Amino acid sequence: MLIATWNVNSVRTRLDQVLAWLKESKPDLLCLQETKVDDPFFPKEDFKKNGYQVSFHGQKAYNGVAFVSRHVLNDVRLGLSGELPNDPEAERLGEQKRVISALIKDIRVVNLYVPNGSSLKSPKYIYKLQWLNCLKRYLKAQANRQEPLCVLGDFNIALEPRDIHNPEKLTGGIMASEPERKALQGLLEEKSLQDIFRIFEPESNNWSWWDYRSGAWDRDKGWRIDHIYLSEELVRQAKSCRIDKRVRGNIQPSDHAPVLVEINWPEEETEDELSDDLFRY
DNA sequence: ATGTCGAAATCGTTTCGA
Repeated sequence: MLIATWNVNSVRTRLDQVLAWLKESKPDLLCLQETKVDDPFFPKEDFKKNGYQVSFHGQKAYNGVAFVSRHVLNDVRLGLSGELPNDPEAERLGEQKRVISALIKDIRVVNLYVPNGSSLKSPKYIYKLQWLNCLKRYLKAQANRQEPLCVLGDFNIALEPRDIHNPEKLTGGIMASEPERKALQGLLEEKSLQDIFRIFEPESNNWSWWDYRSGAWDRDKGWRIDHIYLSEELVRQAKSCRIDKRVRGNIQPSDHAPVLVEINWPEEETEDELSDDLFRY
C-alpha cells in the first residue's frame, strides 16, 4: 500500500503535473492539500479517467483537501466536525476547509492542512494554536474506534532543528515556535503516533517545502513541514518513506514536494473492487 | 533580502495568504 501526501497549491493549476505524477508513482492513495477549489468545480473527471476516485472538501481561493484513491474510500468524514459533531469550536474553526478523513482498506487516513499562522503576532497564529488544540480532541474522538491510523498532510510545523535549513535563525519563529511544536508533539505522544520519515532517514537536509521567494529551491533552503504519522501497528508494517523532491524542479511547480510511505498491507481483492462495473452481474 | 507564487476582485492591477 503506497500512500502519498502533497500540497499542490491549487489542484487546477497543477492538474497536469499531478496526473503525470500519479501515472509515474502509482500510489494507492494521494492526499492533497491547498486544492483551492470549491467542491462543484473539483476536476473529478480528470482523475476518474486515470483510474482514480476522489473525495474532497474545498473552498475557493484558499485551503481545501482531497483524496485521490485507487480503492474504495469508506466512512468519509469532512472537517473537524467529522469527529466532533455538535462541537461549536470545531464548527467555527471548520469554516476553513482543512480536514478530510476516510477508511481505505481498513486504515483510517486523516488528511490535514494545518493553518500556517502567518507570524507570531498575527491573529492567524492564535487560530493555528486553537486549531491544533481542537485537532487533539478530534483525534481523541477518532481513537474510540481503534482503527489503524495514518495522520498526514501539510503541518506547517518543523518539529526539530534537523527539519530546518537554518535552525539557528529560524527556531522560535513561525512554523518553529515552541507553542505550536508543543501542541503537535502533545497530540502525537498522546496517540503514540510516529513520524515515519524519521524512522528511515535521520539526516537533516531532507526538505518537503521550499519558499517561492529568495531562490530557496535553487539554494536548497527548505523546511520539512509535510509529515506522515503512523500508529504502532502500521509502523511495524512500514517498508519505506521518502520525499520526491524532483517535482519541485518542475516548470511552474508547487512549493511543496510529495511525501510517500509504503506499508505492507493485505492487497488481495476485496468486495471493494468486486463491486466495480466489470464484476457486476 | 518578504526577493514569488496563485487566486479573486477592485477586472489588467492590486490585494491577500502562504
